[in-house]
Amino acid sequence: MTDVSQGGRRRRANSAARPGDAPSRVTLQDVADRAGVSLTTASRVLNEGSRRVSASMAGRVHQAVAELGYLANLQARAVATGQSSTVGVVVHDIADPYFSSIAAGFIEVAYSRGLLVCITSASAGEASEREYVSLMRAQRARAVILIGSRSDDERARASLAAEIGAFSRDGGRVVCVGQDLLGVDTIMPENTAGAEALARALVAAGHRSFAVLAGPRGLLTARDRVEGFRAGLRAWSVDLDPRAVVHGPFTRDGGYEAMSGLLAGGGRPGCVFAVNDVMAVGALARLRAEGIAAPAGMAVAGFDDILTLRDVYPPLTTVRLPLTRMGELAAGLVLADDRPGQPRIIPVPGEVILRDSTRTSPPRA
Amino acid sequence: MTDVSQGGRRRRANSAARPGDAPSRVTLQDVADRAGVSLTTASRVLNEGSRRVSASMAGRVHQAVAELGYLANLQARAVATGQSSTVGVVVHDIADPYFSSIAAGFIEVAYSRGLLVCITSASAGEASEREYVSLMRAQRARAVILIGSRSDDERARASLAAEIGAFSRDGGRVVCVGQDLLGVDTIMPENTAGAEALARALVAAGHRSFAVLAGPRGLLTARDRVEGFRAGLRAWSVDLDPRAVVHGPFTRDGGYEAMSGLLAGGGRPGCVFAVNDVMAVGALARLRAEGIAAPAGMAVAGFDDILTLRDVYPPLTTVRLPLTRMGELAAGLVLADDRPGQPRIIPVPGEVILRDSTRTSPPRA
DNA sequence: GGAGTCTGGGAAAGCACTTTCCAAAGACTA
DNA sequence: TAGTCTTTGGAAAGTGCTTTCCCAGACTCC
Repeated sequence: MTDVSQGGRRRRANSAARPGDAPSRVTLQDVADRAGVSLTTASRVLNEGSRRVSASMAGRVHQAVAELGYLANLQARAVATGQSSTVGVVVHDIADPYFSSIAAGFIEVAYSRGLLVCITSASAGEASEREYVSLMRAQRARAVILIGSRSDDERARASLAAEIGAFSRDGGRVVCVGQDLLGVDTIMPENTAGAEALARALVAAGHRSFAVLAGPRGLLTARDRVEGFRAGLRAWSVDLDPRAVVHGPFTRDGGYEAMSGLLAGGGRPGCVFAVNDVMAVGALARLRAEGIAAPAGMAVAGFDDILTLRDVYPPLTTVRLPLTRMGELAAGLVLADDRPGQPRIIPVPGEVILRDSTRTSPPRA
Repeated sequence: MTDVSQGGRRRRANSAARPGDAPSRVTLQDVADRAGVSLTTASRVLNEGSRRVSASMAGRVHQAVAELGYLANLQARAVATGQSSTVGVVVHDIADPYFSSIAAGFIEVAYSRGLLVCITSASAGEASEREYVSLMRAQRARAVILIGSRSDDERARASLAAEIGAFSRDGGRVVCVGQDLLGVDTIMPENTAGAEALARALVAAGHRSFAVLAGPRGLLTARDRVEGFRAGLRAWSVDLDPRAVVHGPFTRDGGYEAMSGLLAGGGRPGCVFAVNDVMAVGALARLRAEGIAAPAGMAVAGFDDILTLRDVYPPLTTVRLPLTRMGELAAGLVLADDRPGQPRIIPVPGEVILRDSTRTSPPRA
């Protein structure tokens, strides 16, 4: 009489729980009991295809499930099967439309494949990215997408790369949207080429003197765009005075401040390139505050072609990146079953879009 | 010799796995083996505070953890402890700044408390919200936040409410940002009052004839704003012609189309209220395409005071909602340990902000 | 110096599942 | 009708953790 092998089975005592207690969730065992079948059979019914179960048994199980409102515990399932269905998304700032657009593309694809998408804002740069990759490793996530610029902090980057290595070794997949510096699949916006093309287009449009609102010093995306722009100017033998490159946060207010700095320094270029649209908008606001009309008094160009910013006035010259598409591409790389030997680099070209904010009414010499 | 109770222990055969195989992740047992302690002790060391462990043992365990690069499997831990650390976020469209701002506030708080934030875009309304709540129930998530307007589809809403009920019964917490219609904690933006105040302010500013770009028919947020606006006008005995209320999607393009519809119908009101900023921006674009100057030819007002839209031209009159703060408030309600008997409703007032887009140069009679 | 109280380590029982293995029945062939 | 093969249900072993329970040894106390 030691072992009551069947029937009265183990049953947690909390069926008569005190009011304040944790609620007793219904488990697969409860379903099996109610349906009068074994746990095994109940499990098989719910994982259709794992093995044939007679229709009558299946029917009873389904009825029990419905009556009890049972829903399989995905965490337990993940432990049992050894594979989870979560994927991670890391952005710098989810409220920034650049990131939310890319994330939207990724999330759409991931969710449509039945994956659970976890997200975070890594406001503290690569250190927080590392932390999150680690968390995803602890979650045994299938994949992680890192959206956003790398920084020039090589120490932090190495630490991030190490964490990514551990994650990959555990079977996780990683894709990055940004610079190709982590040795993983990368969706690489062509920041340099895009900015270069923009510079050429601006010179071709008649602009001759330039300044750059350059974003934070450490951010490689900002740096690439500045470098590309400089190269584009050089191709036309136009010089960019180092003092005409002023740094500032990658935000609207950063653009505002940077423009302030430029004006305070006595700069009055014919055209200003802000390294992203959000900064460009801040710069426009600053000009307006100063009473300088947008293309006439000073032309302004941005980068990204953010959807919500397409209607600022004057319409912003910019370099369009297919943000949502980039998120989808990233999802495609990392959610497929294939496991390529080499990291794949997908360059994404930007398209120069000339609008009114850099118009030169009568083309100057 | 049947039972080798110690030492050689169970060891999965995959230590000599074939190249293409699933990688062998290191488990707590591996750590314990390496440190020469029991699984129990290793677990205790990693869950500091669960019970005292001698320094020497702890040291060995920590060293083994470091050498093996061990990271506890959170899913397994969740199964063992019966409580997970995930929370869910449901937005209508993550790329829409209204949602991403609220989500950002919530995510910030949740992540700082060590919670894992899962997110989805419920583009198909309450049906997809229901689906996601169900998924969160399966994940045994701690809480879910539903960000966005309720619809007038009562059937779908009832179905969502039922799912929420099941989730709550399992111990999950739910908070909604929007109308108080689900019987859960709610952050309730005062859409009606805000729109009413806006209407009064516009009339006070001298406007006399109005139209409304009303958003989708079924969305209660849109409806509340229209109703509030109408009430505000009525208070000043200004009438709103039903034909001057034109519906359209809650997006920039929706605003554009709605404005098209208004113009096509021969409408030429002195002032148009678009029920959110994004639509207002679309409306402004349409006016520009028509050659109608913004405040002079027709005034335009929005709602929300979206950060990225503060720099459109002309600057948009709107009703400011503290979006990020609302997300934080929601997090506060639902991530606390207390479990109030009654759902709490937190009304969030909007603040009318008059800007140039509704300026009336010389106040008309 | 024996009773009583701490300590701290480990075996084993959970947790909510999946999956393997076994066995009993039914279907088929010869 | 025996022999083989194919179902199909269930017991039991995993999955990677936590936590309970037990127990040996160290310590205190009178």
